[in-house]
Amino acid sequence: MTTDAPFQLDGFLAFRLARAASEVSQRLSKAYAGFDLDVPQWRVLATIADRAPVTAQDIVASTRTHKSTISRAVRKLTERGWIERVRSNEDGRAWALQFTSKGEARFEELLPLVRGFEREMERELGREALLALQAGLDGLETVLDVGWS
Amino acid sequence: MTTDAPFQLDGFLAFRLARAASEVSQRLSKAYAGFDLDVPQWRVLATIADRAPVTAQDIVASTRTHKSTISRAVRKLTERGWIERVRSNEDGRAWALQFTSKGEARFEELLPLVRGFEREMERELGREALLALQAGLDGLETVLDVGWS
DNA sequence: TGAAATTAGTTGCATGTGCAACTAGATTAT
DNA sequence: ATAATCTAGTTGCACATGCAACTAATTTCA
Repeated sequence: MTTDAPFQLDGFLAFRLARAASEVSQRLSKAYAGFDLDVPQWRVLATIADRAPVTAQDIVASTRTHKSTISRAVRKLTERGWIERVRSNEDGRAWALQFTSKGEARFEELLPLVRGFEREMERELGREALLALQAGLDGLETVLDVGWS
Repeated sequence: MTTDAPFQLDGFLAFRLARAASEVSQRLSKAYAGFDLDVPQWRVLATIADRAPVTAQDIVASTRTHKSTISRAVRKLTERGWIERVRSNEDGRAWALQFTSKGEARFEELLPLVRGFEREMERELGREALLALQAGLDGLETVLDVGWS
């Protein structure tokens, strides 16, 4: 480059976020390798675990994942017998999603692994960096209006 | 869920990072819409701008993007006449990548838009959250060993 | 009420990605 | 020197994703 300071990809927030997110996500996926879950499926399960019964639309809204992606994740989990769908009483277009007993059992095997990963990452980060990261994400979520459902 | 505290996807670092990164990245892409660039192409350009001549392997290492993805981004940019490839003198397998004059001109149109986006995001975040986010990312990059090339 | 607009969810299509296998050049070790 | 190993980059393949168009159910409003 000639004009201005040389552009430093490494100092660029969007890039740092993307790289960190992809690295963390890749490592996390190793924690639940063997369960044959992809990220959207994991998000569906976690949302159901948090506040079943939910609709696909609820999951779309709270995870900001595209509705076609959620739709396909729901289909796979239904086919695998982890979750079941019941037509919503309030809205005949929507489906209420909840675990089957098999799905709940699998999720409870899975959860400690994921929690372990999170705790280990927090431990490695150390208290100070963890608090900074959380505060930074709080601010970012406010700016992006991507927050607490 | 029955055992343990309910799982809160919203409090989970890997998820918060992924969601924030994808949202920021999507907004940024609007800043350079019209240049018809995808993320890998942007990374190639930014790395070349920062320290040309570079090889594809340099870009792979510093951006942590898969080599096939970088290979295809390099091909597209070459076909579009933004960059050119010259066989490296030191290593006959590698190509030295650099801007064409057209590519350099385009990048210099592009750069202010991207810088503007970054500044605007930093302004909206505010000094305190920005510093926190940067400190958090510093820590995370150290833990992930994904740092300063 | 009933027509128009909205919303939940699905699916075909085009595109992007990672993986693994491959080519060709470089390096290492005997 | 030369065989074995390693590395840079490319490409076929399988798969995941976003978009847009679609169906069906709901809401709005005149």
